[in-house]
Amino acid sequence: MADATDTTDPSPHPKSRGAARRALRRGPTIDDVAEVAGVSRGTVSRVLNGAHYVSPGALKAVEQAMRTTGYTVNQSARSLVTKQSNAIAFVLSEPQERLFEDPNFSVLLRCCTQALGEQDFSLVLMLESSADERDRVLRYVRGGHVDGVLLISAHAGDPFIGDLARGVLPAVACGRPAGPGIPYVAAEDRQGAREMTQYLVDQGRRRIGMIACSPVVGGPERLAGYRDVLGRKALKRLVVDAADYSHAAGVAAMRELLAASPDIDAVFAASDLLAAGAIDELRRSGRRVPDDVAVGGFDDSRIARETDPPLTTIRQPLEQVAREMVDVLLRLVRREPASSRLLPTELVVRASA
Amino acid sequence: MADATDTTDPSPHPKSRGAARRALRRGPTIDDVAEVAGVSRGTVSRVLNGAHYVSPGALKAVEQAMRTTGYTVNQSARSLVTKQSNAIAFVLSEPQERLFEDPNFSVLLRCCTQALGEQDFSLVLMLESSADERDRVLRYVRGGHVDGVLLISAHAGDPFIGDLARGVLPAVACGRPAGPGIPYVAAEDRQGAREMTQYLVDQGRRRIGMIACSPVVGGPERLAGYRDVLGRKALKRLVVDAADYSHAAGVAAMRELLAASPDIDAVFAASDLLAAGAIDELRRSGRRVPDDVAVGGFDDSRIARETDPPLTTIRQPLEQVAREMVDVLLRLVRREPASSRLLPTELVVRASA
DNA sequence: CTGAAAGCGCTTACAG
DNA sequence: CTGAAAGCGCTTACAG
Repeated sequence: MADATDTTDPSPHPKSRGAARRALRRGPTIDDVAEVAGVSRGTVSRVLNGAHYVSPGALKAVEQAMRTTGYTVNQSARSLVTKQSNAIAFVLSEPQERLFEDPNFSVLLRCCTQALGEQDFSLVLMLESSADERDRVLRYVRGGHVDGVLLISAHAGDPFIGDLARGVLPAVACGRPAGPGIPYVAAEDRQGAREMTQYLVDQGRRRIGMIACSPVVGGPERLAGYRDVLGRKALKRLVVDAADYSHAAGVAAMRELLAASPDIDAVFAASDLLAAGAIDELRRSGRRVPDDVAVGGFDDSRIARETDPPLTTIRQPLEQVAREMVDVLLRLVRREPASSRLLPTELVVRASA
Repeated sequence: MADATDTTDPSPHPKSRGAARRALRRGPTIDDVAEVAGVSRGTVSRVLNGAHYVSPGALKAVEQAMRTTGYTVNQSARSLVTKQSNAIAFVLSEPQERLFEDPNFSVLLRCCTQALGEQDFSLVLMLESSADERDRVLRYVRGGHVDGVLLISAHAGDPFIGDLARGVLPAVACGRPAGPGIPYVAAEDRQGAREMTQYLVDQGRRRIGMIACSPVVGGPERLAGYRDVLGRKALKRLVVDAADYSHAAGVAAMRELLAASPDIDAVFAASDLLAAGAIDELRRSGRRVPDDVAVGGFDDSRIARETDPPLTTIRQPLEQVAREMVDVLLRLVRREPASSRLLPTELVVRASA
């Protein structure tokens, strides 16, 4: 009645469902597997979900049948009953262009995708800059499409965070967010900044400037670490606050610093990208790095190896940050307890300082 | 019987479904909306799907009810019957670290996400390097989780492409893939390369080298464009083939070129990242850019503005490539005809040549 | 234009 | 350990 190439099912008889369905576009169903294995679909389902309470014989038959039919579970049907999607939203807020151009972000995205994949979760990427997009994200997240949210934002204090904190869904942020209530994973920014500053001091540098970036997540902590070491000695005119972690901002900040303190002999930039801009500007001003001015960065991102000279910086264990974010989030999804984590940094000495 | 805080439904009576369900975790359903609006759920569904064959009165009532209940459609239930997921897989093959560090890739990912979002499609990011991951991707894609695939690969000739070409799902590739059968969107690489080479010639350069990159998508075309202009004059020792589009490869290639042809007075690199590496190596060798050696890149990615001096390059309209990829794919998903597209490039003159 | 009914493919108590 | 049954929330012919 229904041959292999016929995609319509003219038969209303419930008994011929299996055969007819096999002819449809979306491969075999659990019923087909059950039929082939000679068991009920309940048993197949049990095999699918951990094989508890299944006899060895049935297990073998079902596994064999799954292979011969090429069965693959229909996630929509499963989600409909379990109310779990096995998907996670990776939400980027605010100025995405900026975020996307940050090498750190790429690492985060790649490692989260990978860690999630290993647990059979998929990552759906969502942007959230315009009001429209924000709405869409909120609807999506609330609509049960995902089981949890990974929150990546450059700026602290995103309003979206508040909505999530209200307990709609499990969420974890990258970096300490402004609002409380959301667990986060971050590097020990303050301690790392202290270490770099101390290193510059130990190298005999006397006038150590800082290119800070307080509007960005992690920025305030890095500035605090610098002040921890230099205390009163950190004159106001030695610190300039960049608007973001970009190369251009680094160039501008360095120019400002040089104008205010031409006798500066070291500068600690709150990110590698900022440091790269600073190096370019220093060279343009006729100064040698590190001979005249030492430059320290923060992140140890890819570009730390591409500056000329290569950058002395503080390594942030971003791969680990990503893995831990996924770990915390998945625990929360499983209703297990989990809380914020702080990861240690490490000084990496190269040629710039 | 079931109060607002009670999440179990002790009532087996079908008539009390609405009230009990409203107390469950996943918000209101189509039945709740129907009840509030005083219509059948079929009517609500029709409103959801374009509001055809719905009277103005019913429409108004349903819209109102959706608002008061805060209704949001359950995509799993919908997918189960429509067999559409409204999701697209963005699949990255092979060496992801490399791809992720490419600024071009970020643009592509960002713009695809955005274009997809505007059509209410979501993007799920998938990596495909290990055999395990490849399996996972294949299962996922075949399992009906997504309606189509955006294929991004550095290397041409990925085996995965073959599987897709076999008609499992609509797919479109970025850049001309090795295998036929998959539509693609790409920049006019060859023409762009011709333009750059001709520009260098017009600037009076005599010994124009090339840092090619034939293993990478787009690479062969760019080399061909260079040869189109220089023909026989392009001596073998003026061309070196880099392994990938990385900064490190650019440094290495430039060193090689300099060793073979110390009198070189221009170099065309097949990507901006390669060009950035070349500039660093030229400076290290004591040569001035562009005075001694002019350098041209390809892409006009972010880093073209960050090199010192800023890079003269060929602009690839990547935002448009992304949008067109999404357009082609979505047409295919809707079973509309669509085929490959080639987008024009543009010479951008800055200071390096 | 609208309602009642069937069905999408799965999971999960409930009996046995 | 296993089967039969109910139900997840939606869409889609089918009558009216």
